[in-house]
Amino acid sequence: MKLVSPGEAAANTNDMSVEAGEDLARIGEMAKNYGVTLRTLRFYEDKGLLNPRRDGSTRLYTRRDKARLKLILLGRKVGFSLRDVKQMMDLYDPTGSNTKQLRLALDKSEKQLARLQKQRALIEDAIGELSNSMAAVRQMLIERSAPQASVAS
Amino acid sequence: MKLVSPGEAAANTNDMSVEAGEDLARIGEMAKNYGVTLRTLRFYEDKGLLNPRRDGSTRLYTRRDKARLKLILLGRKVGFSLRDVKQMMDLYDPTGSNTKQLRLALDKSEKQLARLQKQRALIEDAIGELSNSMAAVRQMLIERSAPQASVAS
DNA sequence: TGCACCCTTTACGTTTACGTCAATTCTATA
DNA sequence: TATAGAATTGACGTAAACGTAAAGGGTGCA
Repeated sequence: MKLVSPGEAAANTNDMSVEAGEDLARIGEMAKNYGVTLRTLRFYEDKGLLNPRRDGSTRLYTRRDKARLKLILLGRKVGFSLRDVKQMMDLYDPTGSNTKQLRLALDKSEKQLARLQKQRALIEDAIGELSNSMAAVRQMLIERSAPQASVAS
Repeated sequence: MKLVSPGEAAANTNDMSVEAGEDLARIGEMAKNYGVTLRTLRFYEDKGLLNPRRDGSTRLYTRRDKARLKLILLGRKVGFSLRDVKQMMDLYDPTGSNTKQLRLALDKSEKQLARLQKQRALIEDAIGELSNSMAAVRQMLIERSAPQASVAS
């Protein structure tokens, strides 16, 4: 039922390929190269973020898939949801100027930046409160460990 | 089926009460006073974090419950899980020195502080990356909006 | 008495990004 | 040929902290 083995596919120029050296990768290699799990790659595909080509049932990731994965990972790093990432990616049009895509990305980025800054503020607040509490707890421990000289200089 | 009405319970000194002015609160008042929902209070109780007294089926929160709720909210603010909060609270013993409780709290606090600092670092990293990307996107938008004078001084 | 409120319990739903089997198939290699 | 190493799909599980009905009791007041 198989037309071309993975080895052949990697070695040959595929009929439908855009160019010659397509250096396709299978899922295991992708996972290793980008520090994600197989499950993650399949999940991203399921969510419409990736669309690897197939050799029978085996996924083959092209340069384009790799670029998309990089974008996904960047997006996640800066805190975008996968939905956001997909929404932005879906606007990509290799033939146009992508102005709409860029504007959307910028808009989402501004909002995300605001969220991040608010989060940072919250975390710093929490750090402050926690440090305070810790000081108080330490003080209580000291008092409990040395209750004999309570008014010593 | 009811022994004492809420009004009476709030106005009277209950037999089992520790002291006189117990000023009990019902769940709605608690929610309002501490900015949480009814669901949240019931949820905390379900998780063993609160133990309000009952008048029939109506919850009555004592001073002690209010103190515990404050602690819970502080804990959540600094990022502890409810499990952590419970674990620390469960060690509370009004008759002892609570050294174990304090040590546990301090230990958990140190770890939480470390987590918070790591999170802050991650967020700052994300802010940096996002700002970079935004600058790049803005640049692309400029180039696309004014492609006529590409080499102008 | 009829409405407006407050309270109760039970229990399923939500969110996000995967983890973790399970059952199978395919392939290369010793 | 036996075995180990990839790959596949499918589908339930997980975490946390509640949200959101649904269905009902009880109380005061105009």
